[in-house]
Amino acid sequence: MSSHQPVSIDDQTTEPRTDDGAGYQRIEQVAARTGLTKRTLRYYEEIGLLPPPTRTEGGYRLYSEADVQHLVRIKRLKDLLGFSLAEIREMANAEEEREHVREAWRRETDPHAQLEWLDRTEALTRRQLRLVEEKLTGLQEMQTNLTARLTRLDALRTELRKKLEG
Amino acid sequence: MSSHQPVSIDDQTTEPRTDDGAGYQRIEQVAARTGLTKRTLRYYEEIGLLPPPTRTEGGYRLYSEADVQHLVRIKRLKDLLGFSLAEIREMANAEEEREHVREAWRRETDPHAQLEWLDRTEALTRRQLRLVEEKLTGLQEMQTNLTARLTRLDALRTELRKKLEG
DNA sequence: TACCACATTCACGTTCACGTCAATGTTGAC
DNA sequence: GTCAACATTGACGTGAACGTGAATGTGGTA
Repeated sequence: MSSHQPVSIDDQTTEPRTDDGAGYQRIEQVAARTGLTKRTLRYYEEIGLLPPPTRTEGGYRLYSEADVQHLVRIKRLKDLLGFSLAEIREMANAEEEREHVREAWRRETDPHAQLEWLDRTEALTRRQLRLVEEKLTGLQEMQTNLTARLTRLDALRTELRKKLEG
Repeated sequence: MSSHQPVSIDDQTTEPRTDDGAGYQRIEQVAARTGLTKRTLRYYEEIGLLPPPTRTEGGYRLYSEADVQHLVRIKRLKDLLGFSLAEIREMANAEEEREHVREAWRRETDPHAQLEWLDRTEALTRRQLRLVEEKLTGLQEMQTNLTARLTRLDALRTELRKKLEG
């Protein structure tokens, strides 16, 4: 599970509870920092959008900084780009699979399997990129429309001013 | 079912049309052309997102080409930009108010009221523009990330190829 | 005139993305 | 050890955006 984390929860010494020194945060903190609600955090975990964070002895969730970053990215995908949580999960899972496999990659013996994985990953990435670019062109068009409208409005305004003063 | 017309409203030949003589189309046609469902069309009308189209004697909805264009724009706002129908209604209402007032504009006697209207409209437009630009930067960042990923994948691929052949 | 595909209006059902209690347990300061 | 503050897990509720019948009416073609 927790492979290359710089912090281990299994420190040999008698652990003082609540290692805030380790950078772990409780749910309320994370909610405040991400702008999400506590319910939403649990929900995201429930639907497999966020990997289950570590817990205290008593079962309190302890979020790492990486978790928080993950959540920020999720929020951006949702708010800025209007992706559904299902879509985000697709992308995030792909991303995470990629991260996860990175180490295994070197140890992977079969180059055939490696190529296959490459193909799948690239195809997925291309699909995502296409989606993003579609949205981009749509947004750019909207942008030009809106700015054009602004200049028209400004023209009307100066015209009006002239009428008022002249 | 059998709709293969090249969608020309200027076609002046005596070709029989599936629409009413005046270019009006029934709901099924419009659904097909917009990619929305018939239910969705009625729903949009129901919540005031689409102005009620004209009807036949018997009560069948007859959509104009303008209605179709309106629907296409709605769909773009929803799919591409992830706006809620409420948000879209805001924008569309503003837009329509603008169009509607255009004629009244010239007849508008009070230049003070005109300025006021200008202010409101401009403020709204700026808000929309800001939203669009926020989304734009987010998407652009995503785009660079994805393309970078693609190049990395490609590098890995060639490396693998070398290993396989060499 | 008869037919049938397509239309209409209720009205209830569904999925997503959470909100909101309620009952209970945990933490940490005192 | 006590206690308030924060946490947990259900479980049900909610609003948005439609889906899905059911019962009924329309309209162009044969």
